[in-house]
Amino acid sequence: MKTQIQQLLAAALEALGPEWSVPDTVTPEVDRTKDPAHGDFATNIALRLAKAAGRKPRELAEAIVAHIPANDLIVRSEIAGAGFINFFLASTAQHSVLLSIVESGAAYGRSASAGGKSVNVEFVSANPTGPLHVGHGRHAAYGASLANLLEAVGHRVHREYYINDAGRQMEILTTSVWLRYLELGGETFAFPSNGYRGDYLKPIAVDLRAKIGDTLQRPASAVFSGLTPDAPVGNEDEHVDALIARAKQLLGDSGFGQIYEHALGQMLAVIRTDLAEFGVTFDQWFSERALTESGEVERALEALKASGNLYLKDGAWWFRSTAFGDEKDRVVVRENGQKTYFASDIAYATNKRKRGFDHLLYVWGADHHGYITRLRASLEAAGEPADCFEVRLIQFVALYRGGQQIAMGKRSGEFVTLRDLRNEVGNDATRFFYVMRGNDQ
RNA sequence: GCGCCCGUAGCUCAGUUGGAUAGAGCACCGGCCUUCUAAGCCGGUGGUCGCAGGUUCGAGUCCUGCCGGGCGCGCCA
Repeated sequence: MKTQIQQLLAAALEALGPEWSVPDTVTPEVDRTKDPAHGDFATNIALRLAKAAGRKPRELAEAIVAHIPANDLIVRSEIAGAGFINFFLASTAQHSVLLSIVESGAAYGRSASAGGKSVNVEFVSANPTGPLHVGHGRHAAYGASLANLLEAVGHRVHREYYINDAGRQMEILTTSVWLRYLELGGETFAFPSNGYRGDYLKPIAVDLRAKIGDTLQRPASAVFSGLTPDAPVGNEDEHVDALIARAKQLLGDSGFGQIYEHALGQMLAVIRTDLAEFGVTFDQWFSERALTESGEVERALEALKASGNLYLKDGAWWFRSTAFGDEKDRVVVRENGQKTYFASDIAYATNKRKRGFDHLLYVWGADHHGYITRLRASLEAAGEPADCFEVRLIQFVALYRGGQQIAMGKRSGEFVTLRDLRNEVGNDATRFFYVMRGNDQ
């Protein structure tokens, strides 16, 4: 409807002739009116062109209206306000929309207008160390809706979840599950303050015991003897790291790995089910560990090194992100030889491009805004175009009960799970409320 | 201190990319039952769009500077 009116206006402008000195390159803006008294559609074209034409807006508007070709769409045109042209449509023209809705069925509103890029939309990607909370819910609702919309305008969309299944957090999870397992076997001890203390690990420990019996049972005395003390006496980080080392020592790599796989699998199952019930599904669950084990992280760093974008300083390898607009260079390999999380991110981003995606869309929490520039920089350093990379930042969730904001956060130890929220207010209401608000301001 | 984001009704938020008289829900005020969800329906009050300039036919929307708030500034993830 809009484009039809635009065509009529373009024809009218052309018919005006050179004495009006109206540029014929502009496409007239046509908008729906708010007030029915202003007709169905309106254009500001006379206001925009008045200066170039050297005429008063209303005068120009009169001339445009007089030159609109005969048609069966518009029954009446009015000039209003400073120089708006209001169009009143024939009722048959309005009703024709209904026909097209019925004829198109589920395809109504869909188009190929965006040009059919292949878009990778990565969202949620919560660490598999705990259940999803209301913050993840917002990411899920937003990302899923965004993906649906991109698809509806003709893109090929690939929905992806990045699993952070490598690194220290997973080792803490593994150790935490093992400690719950030890408790089930009758051991008693103080649970580490930096471990995952939530009750959600207890059923996972029960399952583990059902699977392997007490083959990995060890006495608490052997587990905790001689460790650096936990907070508040000692340091909680050092304590939990010592505990991880002890677990590996007592269980061996295979025993530790057995619990690791079990914990990861169970946590992912919980997350996957939660999201599926929420109506959010993914085409691919991408493993960070697989990326590391395949040597792809190493290769990505080698490529950067080869192009002169890495350098050695203070025993660490740095990525020269300042060459691409970052405020400082970033470490990719630490002095202790450990690759940083950022190194995996670089490999993952380039991996997405190698898989053939035209556009990489990331949905991140607002606290990650500092990472946008450096990750884009890594793609540019790898020879990729900067505009293939896009991040949508999602604001934090504020939840109210009875007019009072519910305190949340790791520090308070109090967080509402997505599952609890869905159970209390309903699946559809939850999703609707997430999406009805602006999310990415 | 530097960077990014935000500031719209008492509260939570929309505001169609610069258009005509700035909206909704809740709260508040008034009216409607008294045999099924009044946990409802109808109406109303309520605004210096943080402040001050600027851009132009026109600014909640764009630009600049202040004020206030959030987040980020690690060889953490």
